[in-house]
Amino acid sequence: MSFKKVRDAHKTENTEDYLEIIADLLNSKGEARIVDIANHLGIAQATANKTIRRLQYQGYIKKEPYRSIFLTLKGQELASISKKKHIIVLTFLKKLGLDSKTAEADAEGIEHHVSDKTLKKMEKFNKKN
Amino acid sequence: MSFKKVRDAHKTENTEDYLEIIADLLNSKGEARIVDIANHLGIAQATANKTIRRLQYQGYIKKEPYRSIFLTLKGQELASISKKKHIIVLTFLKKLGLDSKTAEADAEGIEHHVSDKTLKKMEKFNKKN
DNA sequence: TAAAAAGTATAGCTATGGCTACATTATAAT
DNA sequence: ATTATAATGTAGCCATAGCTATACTTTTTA
Repeated sequence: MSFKKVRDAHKTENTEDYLEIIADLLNSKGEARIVDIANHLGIAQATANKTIRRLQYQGYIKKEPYRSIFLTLKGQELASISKKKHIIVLTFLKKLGLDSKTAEADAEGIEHHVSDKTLKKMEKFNKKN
Repeated sequence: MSFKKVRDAHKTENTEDYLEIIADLLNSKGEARIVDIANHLGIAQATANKTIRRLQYQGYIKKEPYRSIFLTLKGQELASISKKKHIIVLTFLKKLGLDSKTAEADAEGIEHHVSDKTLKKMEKFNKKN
């Protein structure tokens, strides 16, 4: 029953991670390059390249060959939602008493599987603590 | 950095779901059949069949053609760990104030991405509330 | 017991995300 | 300006998890 939802989450999970990273890179460096994404994720550049191609034809990003990456409106929106979720979950885990490193690591995995209802409860908890 | 861990979790995630379901079926019905697993997961029987074949050559289960499924020791151990995690996360989400349905759905996705440290914190929270 | 139904298995397809090896283009350095 | 290096791109491989269609057993039922 719930498993379908989990599978659906998995489909967008990688996409969300990429968009979050791209948004962060655009903010910090002013540009997002494949090599940086690959380094952030700890994967081969060729793998990042392939996924970037997918993100492009799925309409999340725009890029010219050998040039850096930009987010489309669709991409920006998803990046923004992902970022918000990430912060809520991360803060929540820290307030629960976890060290930054563990909180960061777990948030990465958890953020894609948290419903809006649960996010609300986490926010509530964050405010109270 | 943390992304590698998430990817590793994904590799075992499906395996853990299958083993948990098989263990549950063995407990409730006395036997685990492919058709039941497929129904539980909401996937085609052929897909379940294929994964069951993988679980077999990976040493988690034993089965004869057209017969029901049994867990090996290795399979039992992983099923047991998964079950424990599931209960902790599920209880935690309920104590956080979520309804059973949401808690169940989210636990399904979250349980595979929770470190031991976080589980400990959740248990602590569960006892206090 | 023979036929129908249910369950299981297999083949072959798609998409994803890993990888390495190699080709190409851009950028930096000499 | 040419060359070396870095970045990007492409090809081709593997494994996973979905699917449908079809074949084969097993079980049920008439």
